[in-house]
Amino acid sequence: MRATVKDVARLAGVSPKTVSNVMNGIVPVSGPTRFKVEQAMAELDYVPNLSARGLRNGRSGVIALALPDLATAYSAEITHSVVEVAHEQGWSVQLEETGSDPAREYELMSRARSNLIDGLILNPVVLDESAVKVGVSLPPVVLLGEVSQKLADRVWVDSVAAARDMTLALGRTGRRRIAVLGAAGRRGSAAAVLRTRGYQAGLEELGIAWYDSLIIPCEKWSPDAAARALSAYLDSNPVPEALFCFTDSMALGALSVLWKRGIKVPDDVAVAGFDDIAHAKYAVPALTTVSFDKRQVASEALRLLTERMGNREGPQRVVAVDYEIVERESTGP
Amino acid sequence: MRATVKDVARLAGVSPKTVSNVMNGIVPVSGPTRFKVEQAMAELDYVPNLSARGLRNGRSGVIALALPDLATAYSAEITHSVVEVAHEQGWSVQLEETGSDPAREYELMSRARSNLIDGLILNPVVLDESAVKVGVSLPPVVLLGEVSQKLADRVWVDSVAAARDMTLALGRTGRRRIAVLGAAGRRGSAAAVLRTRGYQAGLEELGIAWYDSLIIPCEKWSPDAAARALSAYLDSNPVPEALFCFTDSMALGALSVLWKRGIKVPDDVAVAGFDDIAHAKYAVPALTTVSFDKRQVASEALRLLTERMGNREGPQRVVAVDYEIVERESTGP
DNA sequence: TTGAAAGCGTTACCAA
DNA sequence: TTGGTAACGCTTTCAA
Repeated sequence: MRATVKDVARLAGVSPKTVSNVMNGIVPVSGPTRFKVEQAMAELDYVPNLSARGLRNGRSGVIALALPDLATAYSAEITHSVVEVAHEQGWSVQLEETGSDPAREYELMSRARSNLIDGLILNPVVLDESAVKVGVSLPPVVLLGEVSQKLADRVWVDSVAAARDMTLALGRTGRRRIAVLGAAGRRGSAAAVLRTRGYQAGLEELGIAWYDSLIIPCEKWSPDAAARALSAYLDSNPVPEALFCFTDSMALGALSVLWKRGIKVPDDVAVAGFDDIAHAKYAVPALTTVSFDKRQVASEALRLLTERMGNREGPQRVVAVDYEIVERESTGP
Repeated sequence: MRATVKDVARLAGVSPKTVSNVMNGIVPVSGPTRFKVEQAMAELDYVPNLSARGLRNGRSGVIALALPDLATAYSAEITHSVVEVAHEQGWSVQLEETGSDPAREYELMSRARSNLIDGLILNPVVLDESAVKVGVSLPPVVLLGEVSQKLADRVWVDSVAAARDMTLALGRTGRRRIAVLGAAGRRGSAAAVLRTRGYQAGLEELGIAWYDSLIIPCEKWSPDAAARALSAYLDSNPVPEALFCFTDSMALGALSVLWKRGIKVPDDVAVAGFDDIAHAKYAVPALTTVSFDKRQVASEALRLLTERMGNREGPQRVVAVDYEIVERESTGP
């Protein structure tokens, strides 16, 4: 049987409250008393029961992080940063996968109300604010990414500006026929829509016309799907002069396809990505991409979340994290 | 204020116990009563308090997954599988990062006793059984990977056999000077030691002598570290005929270095990895590697863990998950 | 099948 | 500075 505060109190010859005071260190405790209690805790190998503490305090010290697909390198880097920053601030992180399933996204927002979670960092894909029942009290939520939602704070990289800048960078190398991989077709994810919009803005600034034939849709943003989509495209279209992939994962799939077909990068086609995952720098050739600090994303998200826990009523806030176009070999010397 | 069982009971005109019975569905409840209760729950937007339930039941429904470095693609794939399988079985997953820090590994094993976690899946790097205090009651723990430990069940891929088989596969392509990247120097991780041992066994079987000059140590198993280590090596050594990298991440870093130096893969040197991460198939050239089913790793780990929760006393069990050498372009046609 | 009451381990209030 | 006591929300005996 595990020792409880009562056991510690009994052994130390004090009251449970005093033991609690020693642990939490807010109410002052005299030196000798503290010593007795600490010795008793050590002797009994006392470990506090977090369920009881959570019940009593109304806070569990746990936040949830929910991402659409945990298997991607991008998810790994975000997860790493969130867990690291959260740990520094004394939070534990519960991980959830939404599979870009709207039902799962809503379910999480309500499950968070089960009081095992004090807040939620959610990277939604489809979350539609109209579908969130008004009147239902939501837990503190911070959104990650492009999906906008009146009810929650948000941290993102300005996808429109970044995609425009990348398009401009590609144009600056003299390429005109710039294709995009992962673009929003009839309807796509918010990220696809915004990055496509940025691409369009970039084209306009370059004075290049928009051609539907340079828009390559891609269902999933994975290397597999990207490789299939690009292969199918190249079977019936000429090679574009540049290829802007909406994620690095897709770009890696694309590089593989191009290499297998003997299409030289960057000589025949320049390739760019988005996210600057760890492997981008070691792609063959090294991948030009939109880079941003994942740790900053994590710490801003956590800051918004904890502030929101303190003040549920304040106005919605949106934080844009800085990005940078990193030009590597894949877009030419 | 959030509704509790009492509120639901009052509105439905029943006792709290009946509400509990409706929720848990073990004790039978009459149709009309159940209906009344369900209606009351819906009306009050009732969500059970998991802290209270956890306190009462002594189980939280949460398991922890602890990995050395969450930022890697390998971690992402394991995490994805564990979260998926756990979710199917009704578990939540709390994520922890150990940074291959022994102190953190021990801390986790005791923190798990804080009753917010019913069990722990831990991928240790250095965990030394001699350092685990005897007599301290550990939570149910399943180890992931090569580190062996008498006190806990374990799931792994037989690294010795897999590394031997990979070495044989490389030898079969006619290459004799087979280097390894990530090898255990004076002292290394268990994974490094076992894979090096497998490599040695493979060499013996091939009738190839061991040369220290073909052992390339690498501090961290990341593409960065691998690129640096290989670059330094190539500055003062001839190009080997084959390069067996102890993870795919390292292999991707290696491919990049080789490409930058104009060393052709697989013509000048064959390259192989370990783990078969999603990007391996799309490396340039596609990477030969040791492949295994991450989902199977996850489900075996969860099976052992839940069985261990039921029976804390049974004998230690070790499950080896099948692997397969997948030969792709990086080791020749 | 349902109800009343006790108790899980912790912390906060109020007294001393 | 310290101690007693109540309460957090749930489930589970035991009785009806």
